Formats: sequence, structure tokens, C-alpha cells
Amino acid sequence: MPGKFFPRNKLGPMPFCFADTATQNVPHNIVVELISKQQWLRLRTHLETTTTTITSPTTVLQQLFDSGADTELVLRYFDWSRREFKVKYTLELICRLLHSLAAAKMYLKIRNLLNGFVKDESFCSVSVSSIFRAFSSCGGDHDRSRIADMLMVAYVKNMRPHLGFEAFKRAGEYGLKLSVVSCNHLLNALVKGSEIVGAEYVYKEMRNRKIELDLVSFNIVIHGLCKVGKLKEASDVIEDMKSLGVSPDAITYNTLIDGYCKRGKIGRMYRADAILKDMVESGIPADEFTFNILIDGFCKDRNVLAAMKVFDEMKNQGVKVSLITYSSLINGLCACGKLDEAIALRNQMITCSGLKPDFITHSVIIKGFCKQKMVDRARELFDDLVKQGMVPNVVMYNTMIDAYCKSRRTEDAFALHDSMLERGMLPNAATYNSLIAGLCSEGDTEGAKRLENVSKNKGLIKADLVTY
DNA sequence: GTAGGGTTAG
Repeated sequence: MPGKFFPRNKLGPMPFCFADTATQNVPHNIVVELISKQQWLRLRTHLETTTTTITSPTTVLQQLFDSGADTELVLRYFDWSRREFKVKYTLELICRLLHSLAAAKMYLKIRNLLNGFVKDESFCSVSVSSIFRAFSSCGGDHDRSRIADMLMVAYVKNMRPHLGFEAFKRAGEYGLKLSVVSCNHLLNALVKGSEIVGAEYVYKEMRNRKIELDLVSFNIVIHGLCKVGKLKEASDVIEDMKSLGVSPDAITYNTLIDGYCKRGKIGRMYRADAILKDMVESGIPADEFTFNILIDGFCKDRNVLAAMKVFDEMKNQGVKVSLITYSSLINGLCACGKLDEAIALRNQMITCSGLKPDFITHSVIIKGFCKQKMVDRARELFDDLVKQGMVPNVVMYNTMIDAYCKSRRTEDAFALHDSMLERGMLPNAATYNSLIAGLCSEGDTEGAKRLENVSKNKGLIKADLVTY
């Protein structure tokens, strides 16, 4: 039976092999595990009635399509042949498969397939526009829209937000309707990647295309605008959403409050407070996030007193106090040089709230001690952290090294530099700059020059960063 | 199926 599949044995999951490979492009004696005997019988029937010779996996796929084989079977063959032969099917055949899957409403399978494609470098090098062109040749509008929608999400979820953005634009050109949730995925990816201009474009375009924006869409857009300090615009979006019948929730208000706290100019905490009033008046009580945002905001505003008042209010209202709450406060106290109070608060946190200081809590206090030139106290905590199984990162090492250097304890600094290397951590420009400055301040110009060369050879020093 | 809060050295 030249050029035909035939069964090899009849036990267990039915295997079969390609025969007569001499005249074919199919590797010799490849055993295919089909899931069931029934599946195999169906495939064989399709092939026997439609073909006499098999030339390549691609031909088989085409023949399966043409014979009207059921989609499940075609997909099995598709997956298997890609795995076994490393076949790269043409875009046309892939589209054909996606469309039959869509027609069969096998959306989960489409999602899985697309995710697999998008993880593949060679698929991503194919321009999005050519993929859309291939898509447009078959299937109905509804299915095409759903596939485009899933493709966009696949790009976004697999760290290809630009391709997702591209897919969003092409979908518009082809008049394909995308879902809000998918667009939200894209919006969020753009905001996370600080591509706010892109996010604003998507937002406007969603409105143009009559994709009904929901609460999540608005919250993401507000976050994006806040992230780049466009606070007025963010407030305007809240008005827009209200007029479109979408009520802001705690996340909306918290995002805007945080925006003012972090990006606002003078009077930002006053503004933040005003938004809080709006929020409460709209019937949305301040939650854990709100309090934490305000506490951190006041701390960064160097107003620890106000932060403490918010903290008290938080406890009065029975809102859950967390490690984040304490870390923000401890950070505020450290930044003001109130180390004793910071330590007291940390102890209070452990005894009263049963919370365990984590890496960030430690970092904050270590940095506080270093800033106060209390390098031994910083070191105690540093060692403590290591004892607890936490691993200092490069920033923490650099903080300690810099403090040692500024205290004219270059030897201790170099000892830490060495332990950094032992831990497999790479010193960076900041490390070297501190050490070089330390050597200089001890009058070791030669040593400083040597180290500068080491640093330069690693390509680390930028001209404007040279410290002497 | 998607959205908000704490540390980043010189």
C-alpha cells in the first residue's frame, strides 16, 4: 500500500506509521499515537476516500480539510504533525484551522493554539498585517472578530504588547469588533509598560469603535494618566465615566488619590484629601488601600504627624493594618531621621499586630541607619536579615558599602564587596563609585584610579557619574 | 478573562 497509513498493532491506543517513505517527504517509520481507535479509523477513512498518495504533512492537512474531517481530528493531526515533523504550516492553513475551530466554537483550543504561536519567535516575526490579511480571506465576520480578539490577548499575555497594539489597530481597519475585556488587557499592558500615549489612543479608539468601556477600562486609563502626572485629565475621565453611566468605585478613587500623592505639585495632599471627601460622600468608604496610600503620601510629604493621624483613624475604623502600612510609616520616620521611633514602631508592629518585618521593612531601616551614619546598627540588621534567610540585593549592598565608605571604613566596604561576589551578585556602577570615592577620601588616589579602570573595563562608568 | 497600596544606592 504505497503512500498509505496503516495500523501497526491493535492494542492500546492505536498507533500507526507512515509507510513507503522513500518517495515521500515524511520521515521513516514515525509512530503516531492516536488517542483512540475510533479516531484512527475516522482518519483512515477520510484518507482512503480522498487520496492515493501522501506527499507531505501539509498535503495531509489539506486533504483532511477538503474531506470535511471533523475539527477535533484535524486539530489532533495538526498538533501531532507539528510536534513530530516540526512542520511549519502556512499562514493560510493555520487560518483555515482557526476558522474551523471557531465554527465549532472550540474557543479554548483557539486560545491555546494562539498562545503557542505567539511564544514562537518565528511566528512573531510575521507582520501582524499579513496575519490579518490571511484571516480576512475566510470565515464570517463574527468568527474573525473572535479570533482577532484572542490573537490580540495572546500577544499581550505573552509579553508582546506592541504586537497586541498592532492587532488592535488592524482589527479596526478590518472592521472587526473586539471585546472590552480584551481591550482592557491591552490597555493594562500599555499602562504597565508606561506607554501612556498608546493607552490613550486605545481608549479614544474604543470610544470611536463603540466598544462599551466598563469600570475596569476607566480605572486602567485613570491609572495610566496618573502615572505620567496627567492628574487633571485623570479627574476628567472620572467625570466622563459618570456621564456614561459608569460609577467610580474604590479603585477609581484610590488610583486618583495615589496619583495626587505621588505626582501632584504643591498642595497635593490637600487635593488628595479633597478627593477622599468626594469618595466618602459618594458612599464609598475608605478602604485598606486608601489609608495606605494616604499614609505613604503624607510620609513622602515629610508630614509624619499627619500620617500618624491617618494611621490612628485607620485603626479606629477597624480597617486592616498591614505590613505595607507599617513599612510606609517606618519609612517616613526613617526619612526624618527619627530612627528610635521607627524601631519602636517596628517592635510595636511585631508585638501588637503579629506582623513579621519583610525584606522591604528591613531595607527601609537599614537605609535609615546608613543615612544617619549609624553604620554598625545598619550592619546588625543586615546580618539579621541574612540570618533569617533573606538575601540582600545589589541595592542593599550598595547602601551598606556607601555608608562604610562615607564613614571612612573602606576596608569594611571592600569586605562587603567581596561577599557580594561570593554570593554571585555583580557590583554595578554605584558600587564602584562609592568605593572609588571612599578610596579618594582616604587619600588613596592610586587605588581609586585602579578601581576606576576596573569599572571602566566593565563598561560601568558614565562620564557624568564620575565622583571625583 | 481584565483594574488600585510599602523599599531603589552614588
